[in-house]
Amino acid sequence: MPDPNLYDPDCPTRLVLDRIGDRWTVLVVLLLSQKSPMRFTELRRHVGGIAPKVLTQTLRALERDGLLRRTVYAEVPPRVEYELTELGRSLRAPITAIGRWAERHVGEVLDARASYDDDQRADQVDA
Amino acid sequence: MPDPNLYDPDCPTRLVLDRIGDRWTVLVVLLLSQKSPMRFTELRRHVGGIAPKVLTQTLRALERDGLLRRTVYAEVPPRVEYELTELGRSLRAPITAIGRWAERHVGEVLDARASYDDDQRADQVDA
DNA sequence: CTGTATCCTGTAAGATACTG
DNA sequence: CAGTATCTTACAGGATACAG
Repeated sequence: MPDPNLYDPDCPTRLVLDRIGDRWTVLVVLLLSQKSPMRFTELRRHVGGIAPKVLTQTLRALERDGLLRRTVYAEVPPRVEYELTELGRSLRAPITAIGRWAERHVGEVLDARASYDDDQRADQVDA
Repeated sequence: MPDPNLYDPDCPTRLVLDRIGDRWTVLVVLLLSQKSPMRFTELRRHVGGIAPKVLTQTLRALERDGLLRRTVYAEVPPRVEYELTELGRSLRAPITAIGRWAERHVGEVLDARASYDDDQRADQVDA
């Protein structure tokens, strides 16, 4: 394999970033790295406001990428459990780091936004 | 401020995740944490395949969130430099961690995808 | 050089109803 | 319970031309 180069649009590392870049993947991985295994409805309840179709898509994509293991128990009613694989758990550290950054710095970001938007409004008036 | 809760759709931390979640932000932050300041065209050249409009959007969003400082020099031809702020640099560690994870584990992910897709095909034939 | 201004399109995501 | 099946829509993102 050639040197991975995130900045090359054709480099597969980009596929990884694109995956992480969807709205739900990070949240699901965070959840499963805190509690595992979890069931479909359980995940759905914890991840606020996700449609079942979308949750399925997210889980399937994670499974396809080898980050997640899906286990179906032949019972009635059906029971399906999701848990991170070894590979998925290796994502835990970097992703929780992002999560913690978000929690610690939301305030600053919101302040920055507010003052940026204020300046914008001021410029509008000037012009 | 109430406890930040990433899983609450209305929690502002989600705004942060959404920002990180676009296609280019992570790449731009990575670039600027390696070399700074950088100019518009320079960024454009390094980030493979980004349209100028989109690069502008990305940079503006980062600026609005206080992660990026944009400096315009009154010269002809115009020169504009971009660099991370303190806040932006604090994102460096978590984001480079993601980048490194991608580089280190692309192989495994691609393998997982291939075998998953193979199984899918096999199931198709079975049915 | 550093961007706007337009126009256009694909697709992620949402809502909802339904099934084994 | 754990999902599919459908339908719909917004909007991020792309291509291209042009402007100060």
